[in-house]
Amino acid sequence: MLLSTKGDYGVRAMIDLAKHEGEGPVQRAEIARRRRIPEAYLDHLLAQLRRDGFIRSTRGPAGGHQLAKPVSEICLLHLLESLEGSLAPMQCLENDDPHEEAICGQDWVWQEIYDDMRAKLAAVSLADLVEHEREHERERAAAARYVI
Amino acid sequence: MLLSTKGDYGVRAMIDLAKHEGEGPVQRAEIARRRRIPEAYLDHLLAQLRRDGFIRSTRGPAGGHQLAKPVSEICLLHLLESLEGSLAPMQCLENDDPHEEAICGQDWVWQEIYDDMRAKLAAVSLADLVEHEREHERERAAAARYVI
DNA sequence: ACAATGTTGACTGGAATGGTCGAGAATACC
DNA sequence: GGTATTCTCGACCATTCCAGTCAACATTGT
Repeated sequence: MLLSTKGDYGVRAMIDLAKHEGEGPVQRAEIARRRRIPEAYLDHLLAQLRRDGFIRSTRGPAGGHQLAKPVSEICLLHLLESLEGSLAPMQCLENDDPHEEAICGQDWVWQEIYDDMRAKLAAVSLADLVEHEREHERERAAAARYVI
Repeated sequence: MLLSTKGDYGVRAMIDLAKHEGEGPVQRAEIARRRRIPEAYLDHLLAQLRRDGFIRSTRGPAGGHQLAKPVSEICLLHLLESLEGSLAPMQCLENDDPHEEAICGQDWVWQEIYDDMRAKLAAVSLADLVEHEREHERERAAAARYVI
């Protein structure tokens, strides 16, 4: 499993914030409820996203969290790298490892896969994720009407 | 990290067997030494590869392990799925999960990445891995001669 | 018989995962 | 100023997984 719950939950939370943009700060409790995330755990993810400048948080009554950048300027790659650390699929691609000579044998295959993956993730913005979710909702709504 | 040491070591071992095909059974100790794998740990990986029909093992003096299929008929995808279990990059792509509606939000992106990844891994055979390694060795040899 | 080799399952230490909890800080509102 | 509300931060914890060891046993060549 390349993605832990951090990447999953964290992105869910960002989608939630994106969907409620312009409605003022969104509270931790709301996000947690709507996206089925343990509230206390969500804290850590929001903290990480704040540190990396994706959201702004305000305390006090009616406080909460908001996006700190336009949705189209936030890509899935940066989000996940913030939440998960590295997305490298195998150890020897992790950093600028001196990479011991010729022992691994499959690194070149995974390097290609890794590059492709990062390219795809970089091409998907938060706006795309929200749009995809809205479309999905419309489809479900249409299907429900058809059944009735 | 998608690949653990199992996938890494296991594939190294298979490359080693492929390189010494036709020379009779290759012993655990040899593989372990050449590929820098803890000998006792290698046991488990060989056991898994045997269970899935990739290798045959013979006991007794001069025993060891050999490939059970032609190198061109063994692809990296099957090897890694044998060694690692599933290569699904995130939980909700794991099996035929009922897949709760619209909570995840990024699954469609990862489904594409997963499909691409599997296609690439399926296209690489053990023969390709060996060939790549041999080529790498020739390059190093040439570089060394140039330095001298 | 015995030595060389593979086979298997139990066991283990350490790290990562996926949280929980509590004390504290900022802020709106009365 | 007091209080309720909300975020903030770090400590803590249970469970699982990883990576590996080890011992007992099975098989086979000489």
